[in-house]
Amino acid sequence: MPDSNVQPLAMMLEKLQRRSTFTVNEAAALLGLPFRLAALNAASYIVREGDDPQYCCVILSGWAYRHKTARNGARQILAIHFKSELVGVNHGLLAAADHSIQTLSAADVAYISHDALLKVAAEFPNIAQALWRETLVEASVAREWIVNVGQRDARQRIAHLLCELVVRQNAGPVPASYSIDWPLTQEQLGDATGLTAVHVNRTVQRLRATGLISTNRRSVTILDWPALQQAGAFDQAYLHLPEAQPADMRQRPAPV
Amino acid sequence: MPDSNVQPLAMMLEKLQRRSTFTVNEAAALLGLPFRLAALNAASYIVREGDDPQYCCVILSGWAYRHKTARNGARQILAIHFKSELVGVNHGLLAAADHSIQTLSAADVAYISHDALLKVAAEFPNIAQALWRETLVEASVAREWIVNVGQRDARQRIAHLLCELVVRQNAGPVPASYSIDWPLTQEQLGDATGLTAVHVNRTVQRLRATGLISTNRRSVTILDWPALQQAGAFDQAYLHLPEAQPADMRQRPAPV
DNA sequence: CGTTAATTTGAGACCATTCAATTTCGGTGG
DNA sequence: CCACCGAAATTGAATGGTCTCAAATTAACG
Repeated sequence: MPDSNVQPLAMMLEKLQRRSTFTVNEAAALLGLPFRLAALNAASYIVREGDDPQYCCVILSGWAYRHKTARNGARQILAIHFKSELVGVNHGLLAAADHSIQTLSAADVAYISHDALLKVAAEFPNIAQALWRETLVEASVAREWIVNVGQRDARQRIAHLLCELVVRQNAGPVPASYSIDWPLTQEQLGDATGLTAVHVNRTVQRLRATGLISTNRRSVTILDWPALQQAGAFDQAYLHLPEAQPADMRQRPAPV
Repeated sequence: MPDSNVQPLAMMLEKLQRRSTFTVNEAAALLGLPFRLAALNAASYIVREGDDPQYCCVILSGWAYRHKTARNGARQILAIHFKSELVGVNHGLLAAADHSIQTLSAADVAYISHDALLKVAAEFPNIAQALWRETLVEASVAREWIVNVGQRDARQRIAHLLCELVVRQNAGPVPASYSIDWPLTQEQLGDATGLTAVHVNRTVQRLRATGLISTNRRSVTILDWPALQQAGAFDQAYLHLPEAQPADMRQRPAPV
């Protein structure tokens, strides 16, 4: 179990505060939500498509992803989530889950019942608005994913996804040379970008060969952040992060 | 101007009531929202990407669509909206619009200021929840679009989109032989499905040749609804409509 | 009835897929 | 600590769906 011993929901609050402001009472109400901790193995289901779960969940450590399986068995990954994010709220206001949520790596989570969350939201309109706002951002990200699979070629798609994950993991500017843990297999990367694992492999090789990134089985290192952003036609506006530091990030020189 | 002379917002309320229930006071508050009517030509912008509009808008007649332009100039259509739908609410809680909203045909709309809408939402938590729920459905639809462009071939993509629009336009079951006005050009249909106009053309021809639909410049007729659903691997669960009448729809025989 | 946008057609090129086999890496047990 | 195992990554070659680039035809509108 991670730093969650202190106050598991504190990191959730902090993340919400990037886009919303709360009074002391509101913050206390959020931190006071009842929760149940769980340590999940990799590939554990948090929500299964078709279910009607009674809880949502904060990711305390590890990665999770949303996905949906088409009739022909093809799987499409719809979003990727990590530490501090609250997932599955959507299923509180809608009957049947329209997609699955599953861990990508081993993960610690805190389950919160929809009842409790909606009660707090009803009591504090500003909290309801903050949660609504997060939903709007999720929708914005989903739209960008439509653009990604609909309009970009393999190289752009992969570069764009990499950029999104790097920016979302960094509150501040992206350091010149930056490594992130990377629990996605190339097959999963293909499921997220609408490509086959084989083609993902060849495309990642090209990204490496051109010096944009380096990879190993468990991590990805960004070697040329400006070039990667350009390769992915990446513009972080759709993430609706508070202070955009694009200038900051772009001016950082590539590492030697 | 359409039947809006009586009460333009009534059809919006009715649509919201498909997924939410309101007290008399809440309904009155929604109907009492101040609005400004406008008659828009085809291809008029309601919201432009990057703007920070102060209003959202109810479509009283006609079609509208959301879209985004990638760096290379390629346009991706993200959603299609028609009569009774409230669009652009997202821009009330987020600073800069992350996509554009534009009319597809001539349209009558009622503008509602975000201020007024958010005030009503703050006063009536149940209204806030209803609007939040609609946002969740929009996100669900966006996710299905990711699946559409990410996992399906041209024939499936087009059939699926057709199915979605047909179901969303019909509150109840889809009649055996059913025509809808169709303001989308094949180029726009391509922008919505991530295909070129040329390939859309060839694919639509195949759908016609196999007897699933017939088309002319301004309308589409569904000739074999069960077959069209199958061709698109369509399952309406993601639309989160109240009473699913899939059985009803599937049992209807194809017209002679 | 002319003008313009939209649809349609053809042929060639290309990006991505498929299928299959091989290699590498990381974890595991002895 | 090393050999082994299985999953993941990598490679090759052939196929195919979709794109590109024109050019021709059709339908809608004033």
